Amino acid sequence: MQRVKLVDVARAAGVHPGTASRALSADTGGLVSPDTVRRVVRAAERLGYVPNTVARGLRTARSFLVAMVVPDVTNPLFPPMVRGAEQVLSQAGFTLVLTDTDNDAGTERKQVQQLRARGTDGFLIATARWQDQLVEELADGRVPAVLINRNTSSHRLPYVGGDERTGIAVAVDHLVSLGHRRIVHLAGPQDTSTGRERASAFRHALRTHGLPITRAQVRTCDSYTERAGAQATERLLASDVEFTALLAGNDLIALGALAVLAATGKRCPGDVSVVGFNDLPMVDKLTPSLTTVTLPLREMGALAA
Amino acid sequence: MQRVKLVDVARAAGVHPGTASRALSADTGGLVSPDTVRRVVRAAERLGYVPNTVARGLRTARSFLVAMVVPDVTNPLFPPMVRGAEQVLSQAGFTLVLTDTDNDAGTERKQVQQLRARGTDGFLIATARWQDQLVEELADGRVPAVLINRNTSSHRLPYVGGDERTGIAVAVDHLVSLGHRRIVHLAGPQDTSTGRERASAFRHALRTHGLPITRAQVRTCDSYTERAGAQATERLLASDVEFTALLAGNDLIALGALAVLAATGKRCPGDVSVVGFNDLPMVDKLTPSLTTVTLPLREMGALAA
DNA sequence: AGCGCTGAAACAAACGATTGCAGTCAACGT
DNA sequence: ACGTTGACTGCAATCGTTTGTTTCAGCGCT
Repeated sequence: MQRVKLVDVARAAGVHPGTASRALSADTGGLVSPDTVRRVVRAAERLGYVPNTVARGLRTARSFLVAMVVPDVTNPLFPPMVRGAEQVLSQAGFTLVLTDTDNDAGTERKQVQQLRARGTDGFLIATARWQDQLVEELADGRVPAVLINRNTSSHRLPYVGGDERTGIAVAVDHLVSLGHRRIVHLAGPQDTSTGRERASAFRHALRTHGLPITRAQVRTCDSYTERAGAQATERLLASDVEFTALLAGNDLIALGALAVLAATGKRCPGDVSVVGFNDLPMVDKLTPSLTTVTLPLREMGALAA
Repeated sequence: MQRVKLVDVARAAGVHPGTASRALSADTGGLVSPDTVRRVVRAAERLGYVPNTVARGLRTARSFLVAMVVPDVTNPLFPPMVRGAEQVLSQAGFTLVLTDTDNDAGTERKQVQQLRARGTDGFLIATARWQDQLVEELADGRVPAVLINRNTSSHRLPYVGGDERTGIAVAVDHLVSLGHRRIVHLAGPQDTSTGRERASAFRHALRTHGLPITRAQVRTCDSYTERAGAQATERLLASDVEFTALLAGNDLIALGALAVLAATGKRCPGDVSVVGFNDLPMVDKLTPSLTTVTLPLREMGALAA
């Protein structure tokens, strides 16, 4: 702990602690004479006073803590978001608490509970499932929460995300302009809004181009991982579906697909074109895709509200 | 806030709040009769009591908060550390606070101050410079702190890091076994322990192999970034130093070097061999290197102490 | 001169949990 | 039968701020 407290400052300035408190707070500063304010402020500086956030939090029921819940920090998609959020938050005097749920609903629940006990002032949820019990509970509660990157079916919480539809549309346009006619979508998990949205956008884009769609042309991966992407690709190859291009639900899935294709002797840009999604670092060999980096900035607006 | 508090539980169980407190805490549980404990615990469960961490923190001067300070979450080196730390911490009932200093000493200072005001129970510092004012202050303070990944010259705080020396040695062995004789080291910034240590290890390794060393063979980059790596490589090419292999201070520097080499027409594994350091994801094209992933686990030990 | 009013500062009660201290009561030994 | 012990539990202070409610002095007005 730091040692100097409000009482010390007050004594040094020759005023009552309560008065000192008001003098130091910007919005209650008007209640005390300019002269006293000056005296208190000077004393505070001289003593190196740093208000005790815990005590303040107890009294005001605010913690100036905002939690961000991500499935896995190791996934390169999240660090930029975390970074953006952190900058905005610390600017506004908040502290960012990061929790990695390890893609586990149980852990997530525990963490969030823990954080609520702490009096967390707000939540940024990047782990939302399409049907998400926990999110519903948060929506019921009185703590502000914002969904980021993934939405839920209920739409009860504000949501910040990229424009999946035009992202996918651009990708499909690109492939079509390269002459591809038989495109397969390696969709992300359908219990996430991104997976659903992108799959739906894919179908729509094909229709727009007048291309036929069959059920078999959308293969669902059960997670956004290389492994899942690889498995889906293996199944795809084992089937009799013909294709000249793959549009992956995200870059990790794309990487998994590339690995399998390489292993089975297919040439990457030659025999089959692969397009990813998310613009992970160091994926210059893949065709360009949508960026998610702008999200954290927008999230500020949501947070302010 | 959650509504049920200790008083409610106490009332429901028909005991005094103080007693309820003791009954619920594991180590004071012995002071109260087993029967009462049961009654209180049951009441707490029934009411869904969650202790208010803020209030507890005020009284006990502990926050169960541990802060991790990193220069840039976006750097793939850190997320695994964050992840490892977070798991250990939340296991132990602590909450991880992440702060990204954006490589700026000023921000770092502000953040740390902020966190101390919060009564943070411990710090994990991944931003240490070789000569680091802030670290010294932390060492002077009474809050436990552990350095991770980077050490300081003073060695006053416990440090957790990888074994740079043998890592570099292995890399040099590898290059030498490939027949390389003229190896250049693109060293990391010399105000970090990793940069210094690796450079020193490099010199030592060359000596071990009986290879000559000149000053010009260690080029210092002023940061661990692609840009710095690129610049150093350009300077290297502009000089008259001959070389057949590059050992980069980390993978980002290596990437920068690769880019420049490619731009100037040099073939990557053909004309010049490049070795990185840190095992970033998706760098399969580079020769294998040391992994930093084991750090967070060890850090648990440091933390426990 | 008396009255009300206003601006400024002091007072004290919270916020919710922990904990040293004191009190109660039964059991027990002599 | 009485003092003593010891096991429980109640009491109240405390952590450091914030904030609603006095208190008070000075001032203008009639």
